[in-house]
Amino acid sequence: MTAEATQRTPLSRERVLEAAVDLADRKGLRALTMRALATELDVEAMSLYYHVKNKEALLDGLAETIVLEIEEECGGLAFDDSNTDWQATLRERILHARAVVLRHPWAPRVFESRKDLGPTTIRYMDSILGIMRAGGFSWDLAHHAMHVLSSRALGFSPELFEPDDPDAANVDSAEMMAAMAEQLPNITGMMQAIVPHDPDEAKVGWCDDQSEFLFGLDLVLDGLERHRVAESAG
Amino acid sequence: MTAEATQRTPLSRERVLEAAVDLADRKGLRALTMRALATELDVEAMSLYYHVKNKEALLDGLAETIVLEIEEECGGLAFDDSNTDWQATLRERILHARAVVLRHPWAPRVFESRKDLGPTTIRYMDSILGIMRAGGFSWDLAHHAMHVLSSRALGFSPELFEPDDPDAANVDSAEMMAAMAEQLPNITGMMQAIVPHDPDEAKVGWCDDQSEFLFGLDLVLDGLERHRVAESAG
DNA sequence: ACCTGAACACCGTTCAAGT
DNA sequence: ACCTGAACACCGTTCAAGT
Repeated sequence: MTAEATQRTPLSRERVLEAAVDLADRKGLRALTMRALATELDVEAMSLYYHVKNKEALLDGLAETIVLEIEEECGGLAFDDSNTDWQATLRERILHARAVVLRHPWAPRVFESRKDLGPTTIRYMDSILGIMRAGGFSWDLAHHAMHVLSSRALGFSPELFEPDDPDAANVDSAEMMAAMAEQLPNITGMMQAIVPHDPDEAKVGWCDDQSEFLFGLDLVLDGLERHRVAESAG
Repeated sequence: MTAEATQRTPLSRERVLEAAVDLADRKGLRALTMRALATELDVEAMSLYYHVKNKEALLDGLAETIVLEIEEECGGLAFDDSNTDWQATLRERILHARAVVLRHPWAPRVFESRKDLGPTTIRYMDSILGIMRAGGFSWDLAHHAMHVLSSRALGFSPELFEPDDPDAANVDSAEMMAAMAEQLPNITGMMQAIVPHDPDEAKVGWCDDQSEFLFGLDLVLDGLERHRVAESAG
């Protein structure tokens, strides 16, 4: 083994992310510091900044990495378009996601701390919407459903549709929309179906926080009441 | 105005917590550092440690403070024992809690970061359980319900019943239980009803994470299916 | 192109010391 | 009893410099 062979392989964004996942798995999210990560990679802390813009970008990359792992666990994002049993399909998806999250208990916290989702996560959400649409959901119900599920399994950030920049809400330039519609047919469809809904007060972006909250709350309360009645009958 | 009159009032745990809430409200949780908080109180950072053990204890106090504010918003924890309309009662409670959380958007993050709940939070949970019991919930269903609601409104930490210390799970010393039963009749009752349930593998503490997850997931999926069918019919 | 050393502006916290 | 100064062991990050 020559000196050349011993010489460590150069860093790369992929290797940095890989080591970050590993470090978080082993020692927790708090232990994932730029300095500790560098040490793990036998490098000085400042070298990391060549491969990743800063710590926020590292965490963005981590979130995307986990979503990719979920996709693998699911065996891809494809699903039978003619299968109307959305419930079984979605349930399986979410349980796959949970299996991954159990391997990386820090993942939900990382998802929650991201302000906006990366392309991988958005594509994943689009496929979830696709499952619901194939199952017969209206755009409106699918939208509600995404909010209700946002706390579950994968941290679907409800902020997705609430850009900080008020201008970004009006990204309806024709070319842009066409390009998106190809890659993300379901998200695009949902946005178009929902935007004109009610240009009122409380809803600054696409979502009315309060009514989404009430939808989810009543869904849960109604479900519990049903269980209670079933118990009483039994 | 003499020099004495000008002299600032001495610090206290209450004043520290008050200032911490205010600072987090105004500048966000990230800006809430011991040093910045001290500056806000016209004091050196190290003075805070006389009134609060460390930053973790400060955050514990913050969580308790918010729960107290929720109690106030609800006009107390008392509820009509003979009122079987648990759904309306609980819904109102949760909406009050949400109103408070909207005033303190950082609160959920603080709740999530606490390992175990303080006495105020536990008392609040006990009263929620009381509402369910008055409405006819079995202990088992009430337990499931707490898990489902844990992501909603108030960050009921599901960890409550999963002590790190394995020994702590067996705190059944008669005196201890009796004292608890008085203050927290519902939580005590639930624990007694649930513990003997199934001393198997996956459930290390009182809760089986996986089955709680499935209960919540299916509750949500069933609710969505009901909405879909209603839509299709309409 | 890739990595480093030194430095800066921050953290939480301890501990001995002041009043 | 209550507060402080100095110090320690950490952070993330910039920037000029090395190969």
